[in-house]
Amino acid sequence: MVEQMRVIFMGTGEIGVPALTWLLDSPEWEVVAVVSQPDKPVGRKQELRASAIKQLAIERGVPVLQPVKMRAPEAVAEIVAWHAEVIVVMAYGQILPKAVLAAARLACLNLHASLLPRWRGAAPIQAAIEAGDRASGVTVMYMAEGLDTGDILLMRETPITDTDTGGSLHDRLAGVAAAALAEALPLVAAGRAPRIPQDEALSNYAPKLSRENGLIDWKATPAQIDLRIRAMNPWPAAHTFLPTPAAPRQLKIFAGLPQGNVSASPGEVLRADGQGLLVAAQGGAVLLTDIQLEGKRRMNAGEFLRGHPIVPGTILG
RNA sequence: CGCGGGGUGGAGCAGCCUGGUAGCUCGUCAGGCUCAUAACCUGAAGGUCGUGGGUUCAAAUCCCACCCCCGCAA
Repeated sequence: MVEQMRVIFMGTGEIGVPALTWLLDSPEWEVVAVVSQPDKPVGRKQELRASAIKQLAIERGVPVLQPVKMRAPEAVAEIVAWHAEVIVVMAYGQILPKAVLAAARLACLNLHASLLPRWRGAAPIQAAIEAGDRASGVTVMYMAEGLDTGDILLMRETPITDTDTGGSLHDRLAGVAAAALAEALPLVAAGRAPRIPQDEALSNYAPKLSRENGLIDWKATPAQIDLRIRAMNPWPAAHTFLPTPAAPRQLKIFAGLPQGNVSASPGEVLRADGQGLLVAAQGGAVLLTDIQLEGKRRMNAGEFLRGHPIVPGTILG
């Protein structure tokens, strides 16, 4: 029996679950510890909930560390004490101090959900869709001090389709990440892993999203609006505002179909029927089919209109 | 006690403030009409108004408690 290589997995987001699962199932690697962000109050009732990563680790009987600040000397010391060969990080949510990057004997690797150097940063998946990229993927890289600037070990691509959403691409990339990790680790173990510097000239950033990033600009083209709707689905969700006698109410939009030549004021409702809500944009219109009014549940446009009639001529935005 | 919206036939909503026979848009079923349509016309079935208590001659509506759902706050 070959001795197992010791690995520490650091992650918080669900996107890392398949990769961690692969590690846990791998006979060559022993996950000695899992590091995840402290449990945070979540949901309407502000109940404390453990991350999916932490839950998985507990199920498999792996020790879990949840330092509030990775920079703290005690946290670093704890990591070092595990004497890991490799540290794997995916969607952890904290910047790691240099001492942690150096704590693994062979490599400290990051799995990033984009084809680096394109889309460094916090929201690469949404950014790739909204920009109209034809492909995305997962990059396995050596962690460096900068944000997603380390040398590349390998990349695995997946095409972005016309119907992909932030959610669907996220789920697909989670699987790609596990596969990429499975290819990368044997190379690392054998000391044959490539190390390719990133081309700074091609790099760009995908900043952390806030709710405002989902606001639809009806002066954009239907195609641009469609990209934004799909990129932001399911979070933070594209939205506009529906005027009401009281105050404008937020209307989230989860799906829409871009339409051709129409000429009307941006945001004007041109038609509202069982097919959806047809809203004018720049040089065309978008047929909204899957929407959610503030305070209500998500429903298709036909259902929505039965209870909330909207007359053509209404201006959204 | 983080802030807010809501629970009314199968779906989405109105009615509640100013108690007095349960309403709208759909769906379903039956029939009719059209070359045709997300069509149109006629008729029908289908509701303990979230639960429990209270006030009242009378409660979907007012009061109290509880349960559940949802939006914001990653």
